[in-house]
Amino acid sequence: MGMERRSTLHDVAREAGVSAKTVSRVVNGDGPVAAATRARVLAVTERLGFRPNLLARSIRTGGPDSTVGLVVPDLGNPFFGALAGGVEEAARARGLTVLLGCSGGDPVREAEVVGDFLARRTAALLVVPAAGGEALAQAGAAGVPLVFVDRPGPDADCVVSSNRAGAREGVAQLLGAGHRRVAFLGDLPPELYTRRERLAGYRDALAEAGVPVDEVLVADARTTADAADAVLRLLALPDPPTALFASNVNAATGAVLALGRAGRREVAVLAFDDLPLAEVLDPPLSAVAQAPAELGAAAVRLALARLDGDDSPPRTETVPTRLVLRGNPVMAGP
Amino acid sequence: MGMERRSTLHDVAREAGVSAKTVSRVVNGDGPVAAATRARVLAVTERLGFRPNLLARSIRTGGPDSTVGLVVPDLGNPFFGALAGGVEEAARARGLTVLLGCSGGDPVREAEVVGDFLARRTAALLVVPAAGGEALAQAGAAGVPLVFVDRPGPDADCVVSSNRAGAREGVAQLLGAGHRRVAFLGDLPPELYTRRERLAGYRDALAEAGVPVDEVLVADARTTADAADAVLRLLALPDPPTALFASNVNAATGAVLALGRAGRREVAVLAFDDLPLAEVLDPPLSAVAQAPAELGAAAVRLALARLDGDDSPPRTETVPTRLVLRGNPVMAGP
DNA sequence: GTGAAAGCGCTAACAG
DNA sequence: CTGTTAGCGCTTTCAC
Repeated sequence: MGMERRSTLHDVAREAGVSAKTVSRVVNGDGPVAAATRARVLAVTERLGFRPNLLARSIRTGGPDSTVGLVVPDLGNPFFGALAGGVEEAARARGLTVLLGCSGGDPVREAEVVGDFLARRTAALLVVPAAGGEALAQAGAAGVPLVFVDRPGPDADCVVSSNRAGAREGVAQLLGAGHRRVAFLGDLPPELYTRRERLAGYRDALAEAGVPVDEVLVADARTTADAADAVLRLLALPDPPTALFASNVNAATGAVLALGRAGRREVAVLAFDDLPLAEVLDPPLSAVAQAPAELGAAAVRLALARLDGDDSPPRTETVPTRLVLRGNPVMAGP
Repeated sequence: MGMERRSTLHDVAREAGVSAKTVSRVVNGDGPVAAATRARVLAVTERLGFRPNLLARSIRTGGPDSTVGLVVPDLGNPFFGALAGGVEEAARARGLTVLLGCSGGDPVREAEVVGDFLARRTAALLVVPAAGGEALAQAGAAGVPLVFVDRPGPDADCVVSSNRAGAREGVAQLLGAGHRRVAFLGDLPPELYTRRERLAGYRDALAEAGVPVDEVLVADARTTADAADAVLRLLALPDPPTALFASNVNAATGAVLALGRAGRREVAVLAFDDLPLAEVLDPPLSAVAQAPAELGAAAVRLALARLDGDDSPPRTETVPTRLVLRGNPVMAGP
């Protein structure tokens, strides 16, 4: 196909009858260049289809390359997809290119990917940590800013959703509407940071409202099927819940499924994390919506602040969630 | 924080009392090195936390860098997220790192991103084209393999879903179940390649079954709200459809919404593209499921084949769709 | 087995 | 305003 050798600065220089440095000046628009010379160089650049080799430039300038590395557990999950989109947009707006890696939730793969990114001299690293410790050590040794996203890592910068406050706000809405029996659905004990926080938020809301926590209403549900079963069990209780708080998407799906099948549409359902189809569901699903793209954008900003020399102690930035109410039982009570 | 200067090959060489070349040999495991020397070098490498600079290596070897560039319109869309995941996995399995860019569906941004990737000397380019022509020209001039994904570009390699055959199969299922009035929901005239193909598949199935196309049943629906309105209009027809074929996710959402609200759960709904919540919907949603991750993996394979010297004419690879049936109306007929 | 020299494509530092 | 020299971190070539 195309010419095999890409043209270089020197090719342009030779063709234009100037020195390499002059071409460099024109291309980078720094030093002073006579208008005529500039025009001639530009013409040759165009004709040869010359594009400066960014890798070579990076080598020479010695600083970090104009890339940021992003490591997520799994791009099949729309949450991480949207997060990656936010990172890409914020990065590109600042002239940075994104290197993408998936850890699959495996600390070993995570460490490998981070190692690879570091070897490419990324300017910064954004990681949704599977474990994180290793990544932190590697990045620290290399002097590269690292920001944990969605989940805090060990003693480092991070950007997270307001998991606890959001859950509290959601459950408070249910309580405010008059619900007194509000069940919790999620994996117990919660393994992920985010899940732990949401459970804590649930307890906060009950405590604030002076409603004692009934541990019978706190149900372990790891899968959609689990959650559906749990809901049926809860509904069969002598004093059943009138509202459900699902701490994640799987739990929410199971809850809606079970309620729909059982024809119990008077039960309120509120989930942490919004779904595109939430309002089409029957019963409709209220949600504590996260802002994954904003999470990514905030992480980029924080990393770049570090790059600009901000050396204050590690900080945690919290991106607010937003309560989205749908359906009568959630809004009007039992 | 960390030491500011990263250690280099020469640092290791000096500390180990050998030449740079020897360290290079050890690191790359190529030339012959005495066991004792290798051990000493390895120890120093470890102690200094040395990681060879991949950019410098790339410069020197002159070949393409070990990256592949991926350009998608929008990562907020779970389909493209999953596609990116498939690319990442396949790329990493072959020792390649992914550069990620979003075009936002804008040909200008697409060309910018492609230009940037080329300047980074990516080994290959995978593009879900907004326009594609410019990308093709750029990559062609640079001699870099380019594969269009999900939508064909102008006269080049591409990997697509079996949009037409999948739609045909789906509609044939409806017809086979006894439905004779099958409506089509989608943007008309279809702007995207994928949508056009799906409409063609719809017509194919009707033709094969000897059912004449009633253009009244072919409805323009660009948004969810559009689709819901269209469904209500169709149901009010003197001879209304008993089944709906939604050519995309938005159309499907609107259809389910309208049918649910109207209480018309006897109407069959089948969508192109599956949704995680499809079986929880009421009415449940049957689907022609795509395999976005496989699409991405196939694109990587095709690009690498080109890199390995395959110079046969441009070819189109088709990734099969899979029919997922849910709910009685779809399976048992009207 | 090992090393010295040269050079990938580019830019920093100094001339002129 | 423009050119020369040197060298980024690495690998290639060829010598020992």
